[in-house]
Amino acid sequence: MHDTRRLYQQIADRVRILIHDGRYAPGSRLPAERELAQQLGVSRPSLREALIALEIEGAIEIRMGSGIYVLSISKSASIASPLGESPMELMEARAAIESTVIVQAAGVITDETLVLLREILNSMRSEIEEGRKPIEQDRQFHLTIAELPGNAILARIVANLFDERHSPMSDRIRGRFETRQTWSIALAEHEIILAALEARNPLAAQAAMFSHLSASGRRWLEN
Amino acid sequence: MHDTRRLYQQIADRVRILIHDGRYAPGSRLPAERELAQQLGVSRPSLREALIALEIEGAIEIRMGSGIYVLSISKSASIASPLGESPMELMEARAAIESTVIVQAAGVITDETLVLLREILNSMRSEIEEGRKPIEQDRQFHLTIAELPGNAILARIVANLFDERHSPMSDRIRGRFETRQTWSIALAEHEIILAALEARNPLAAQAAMFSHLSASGRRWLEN
DNA sequence: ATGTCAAAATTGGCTTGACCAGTCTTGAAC
DNA sequence: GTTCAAGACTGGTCAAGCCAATTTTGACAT
Repeated sequence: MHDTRRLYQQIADRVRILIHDGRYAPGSRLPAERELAQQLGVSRPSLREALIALEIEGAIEIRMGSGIYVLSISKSASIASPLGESPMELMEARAAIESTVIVQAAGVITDETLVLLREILNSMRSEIEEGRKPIEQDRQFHLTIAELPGNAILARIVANLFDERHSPMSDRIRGRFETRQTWSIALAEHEIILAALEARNPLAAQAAMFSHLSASGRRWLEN
Repeated sequence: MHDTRRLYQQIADRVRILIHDGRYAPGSRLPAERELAQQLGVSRPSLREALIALEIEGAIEIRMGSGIYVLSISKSASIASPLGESPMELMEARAAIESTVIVQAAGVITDETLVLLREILNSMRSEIEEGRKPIEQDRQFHLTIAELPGNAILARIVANLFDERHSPMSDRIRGRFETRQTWSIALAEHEIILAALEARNPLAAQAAMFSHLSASGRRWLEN
């Protein structure tokens, strides 16, 4: 299943990752529009749309005739990982924030969104059965819930924390963490969360989300 | 003197005016891209860039194959914010995160830290009485609490969100928000939070923190 | 060697025109 | 009147080109 979002959003995500991976540090200049567009395999107008989104977010600054510059971390509230921030802390932070967000989400969730979440989990199961890592489905599940309260800042923080886990640095730490079995367990935990949302039970959803992320952190460390 | 800002920003302003004037009520459809571009005397790509900005702001919704629709006032009422993230959202995010963090903080706080927080509030009172803005004391109070659970990531998020409130863009929105009176009220709310921590009462602390940041958001908007 | 500054290269800003891909409308067939 | 497929919308994307601002280059004077 390919990404159905608009192209500029997908491009913005990819550029965010370029920045966030440290390939382009704060203050540094991104490749020229023409070059970056070719590098990403998209047209210049589409790239420009993505750059405007990033500019509005405060992630970059566009200077006419000069170039595209990466702004400081604080503005983009990015999650570059200075020393002292362990994987366990990352999952604790996610547990704290997402279990709070889901309480609000449970109160406003619509039937359509429940169907969407169900589809995401079905897609996740297919990926696992075919031996692939359902990272994108995992991300969509958590982000869809995080967007429900209608707070773009909270949604952005949840997305950033999720992406941090799959950054190259974390990948090195993680090693062979993501086995087929651990993904199956994670899927089951997602099912519990969804069941709580379907029951419109905020406290059960909160508990399920907290439990899932805590357990996910332990699996990460024990491997 | 002609406007030197980027074209997409000027176009976004003009479309906002079209919406705001009531020419296109919430829920109604804007003219098609091609037509609107001609009507405004600009190219379609430039108009599209403006529409993306408005979409991020939450002023419009773009539905492929269908049209461009004006969203409800509530979202677009938070105008002028160059970010898609409004001040209210910022304070909501802080309320959600900090009220969660303080629950853990209340469980591990030491007498030394309580004394430190008391000193910070005393310093805050002095600043207010001398007509200065106790922003640094405010920051220390919130950050000291956020650091208690021992999670560097959560502490950094709290710091980033605090700093974002005093960014240039927020300053423009804030206007005359920070009067001596509003700071006195904020100080009183801090006292309530500290009292709950001194009583080692996590739920009271949580409620006090949530109440403080919610009220702070309202004061921000109402001025 | 060094500083100056204008030409050239580079970069973002914007337009035109075209075609693709969803969505909606219309009207003929039943 | 109902159905449903063809056509007419609408947004999505791409290609190529020219303009305007900035930066770099290098010839020239010192």
